[in-house]
Amino acid sequence: MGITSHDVARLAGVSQPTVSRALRDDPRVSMATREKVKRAAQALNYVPSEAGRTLSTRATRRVGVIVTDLTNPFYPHVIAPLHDELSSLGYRMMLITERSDEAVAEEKLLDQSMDGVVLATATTDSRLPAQLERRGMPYVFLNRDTGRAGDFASVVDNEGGGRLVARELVALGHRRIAGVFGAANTTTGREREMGFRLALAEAGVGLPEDRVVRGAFEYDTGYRALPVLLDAAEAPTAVFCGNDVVAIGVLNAALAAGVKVPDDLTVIGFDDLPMAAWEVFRLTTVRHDLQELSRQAARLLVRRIAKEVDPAGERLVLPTEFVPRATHAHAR
Amino acid sequence: MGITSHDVARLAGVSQPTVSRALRDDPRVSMATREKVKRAAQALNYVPSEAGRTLSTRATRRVGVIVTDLTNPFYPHVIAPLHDELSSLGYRMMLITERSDEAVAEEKLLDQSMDGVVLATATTDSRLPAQLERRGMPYVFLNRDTGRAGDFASVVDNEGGGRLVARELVALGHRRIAGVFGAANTTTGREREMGFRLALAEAGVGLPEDRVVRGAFEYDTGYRALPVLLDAAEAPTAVFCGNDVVAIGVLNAALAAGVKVPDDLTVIGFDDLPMAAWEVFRLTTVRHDLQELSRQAARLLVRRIAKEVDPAGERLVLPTEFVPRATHAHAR
DNA sequence: TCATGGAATACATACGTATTCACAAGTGAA
DNA sequence: TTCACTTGTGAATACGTATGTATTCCATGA
Repeated sequence: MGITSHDVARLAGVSQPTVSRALRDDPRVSMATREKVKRAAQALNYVPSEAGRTLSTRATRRVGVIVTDLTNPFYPHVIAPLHDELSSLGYRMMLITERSDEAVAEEKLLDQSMDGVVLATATTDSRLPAQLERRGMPYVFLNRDTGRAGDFASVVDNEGGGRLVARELVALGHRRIAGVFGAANTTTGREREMGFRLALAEAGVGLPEDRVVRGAFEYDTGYRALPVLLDAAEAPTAVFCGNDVVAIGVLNAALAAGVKVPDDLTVIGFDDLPMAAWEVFRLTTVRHDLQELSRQAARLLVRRIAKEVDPAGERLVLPTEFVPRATHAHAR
Repeated sequence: MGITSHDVARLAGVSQPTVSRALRDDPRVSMATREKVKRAAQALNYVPSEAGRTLSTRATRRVGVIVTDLTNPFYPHVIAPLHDELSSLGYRMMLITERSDEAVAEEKLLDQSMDGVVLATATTDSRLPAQLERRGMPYVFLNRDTGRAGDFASVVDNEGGGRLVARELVALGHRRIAGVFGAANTTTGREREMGFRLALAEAGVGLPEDRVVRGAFEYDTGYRALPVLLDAAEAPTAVFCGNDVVAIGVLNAALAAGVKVPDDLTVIGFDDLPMAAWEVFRLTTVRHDLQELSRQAARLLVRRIAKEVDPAGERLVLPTEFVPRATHAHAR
């Protein structure tokens, strides 16, 4: 069935090691032999076996990417550039979408079937990083990290982004403000909330608990949050959402409830997904470079695999920018 | 670094082959030894090396999934259930997103690094299937196929779906009808168009070329198609779109152009993505079971890998259903 | 007592590549 | 002519697991 380097060697009239060297352009093999071997390989349609190479070199040129929910519109925009960057660095991508840490770690990550791992949906209480650490498996965080020192992570200036939004809302005259923040066990959720709260506090604007909702970064979180917020003692005139997907949930709920955006309610997102620019939304949001975020993570992981990395950890932080569109207005 | 079965063998006081057999519960190993080995493996945190196993068994328990554009909202809804079904069948997923066939085939698919391939974005003119065939690499089509006999494919009754839409539009009194169909080199594009055209013809309704646009199954295709269609000699009162993503492009373009849906224009999609049900769209569309489509493909591939498959090809076709929401109305 | 057969385990080896080391042939200098 | 050195290639082996075959041990029956 499979053609091996031995078959090529036989046809070319050389030894198997020479085939191995010739095809990788090892300078120790003479030009003449190299050509001869390559012609033989070509003739046989030889493709080196990945398994054999892996066993011999102890490198798989494969990287795992862990994501909880792929159908969340956010992740494809992370995974696509991640794939492309990894690919151009000579690595392939194994996609792993799992709910629970444990099974993944034992079965799939520790059997030496990949050289490293990208954690795209880490929570601060996950035990996975520690397990990877213990096994010496290189890994990096993408978008979210643990918030602890020593992480290798490609992240966004979430706190700065939260501040940006708070200042804009205050400048627009909003005082009854609400937040639909991300889950408390994610750094993205916590940091955006933190920056937002700090900047509000600096401006002397309060954020009472009945105008705060927290939940997963999902459509439903936003969709279900709006009615709750409208029920608050003092209904908000503006809502800052943990990310665009949540904001889109809020916008849809607003439409269902007959709440006019931005006249009755200002809605702000975070991420600036392509979808946010769609006519039906024209969502005012906070932009960061999602592609670069992913590419950076890929490069960081590859450097970590090569051990060309600061042992004390590296945290690459991308800046944010306020993107005004059509879902914000002055407070009435 | 890595713990091997030899280490376990030494600790347990048995030979390496006995470790291999004991851990896989080979009945030839006595209960007592099995327990002893398992305790030793546990103590050393032993995880069998994937590469060694692959080399020895010639099976990788890995499957490749090829998709062109992951950021297209359609694909995540295919890939997520595909991943889960493959996972429950004991296979892992390698994600490959490439534009051009050739490089992929040579480098990544034929090096024995996976047991099979799912083609999710095949075009009718792709040379990839033939290459896979020649190498004896098992593969199945998902959603799209080549339309030729002998395919192994999990697909939707596209023609039937197209017919459903045509009949509904005609019943609603529409006579000036338009189509934004998928690319001509995809079976999904062709078959939906074919069914639609046939049913229109049966009803004596024409579909002139200036009310037809074809393009990739992308948002932009729909967004850019609407102005073109509105420029037709007789502007349409209804548009059938190749899929939901295209329809959503049309809906956004309609909003931008001030065209009221459904009063001025009826818009129909295909797929019934979760997004289609969002309040901002409430898209009337054609539903099929996207999850089952993916699961079926996974199971079919696994059967093909195990050679438990009809050598003449197997084409699993899922039914469609019309889903009336809020983007259709009677013709004025 | 010894051959027979079954159970349990060990030995040897295959899988395909890459690498270390040894070796042969050729080159140039002393 | 000999020696040191370079260049090019092959032999042997490592990588970690699984499997076909041989071996050992023990119980059984004549």
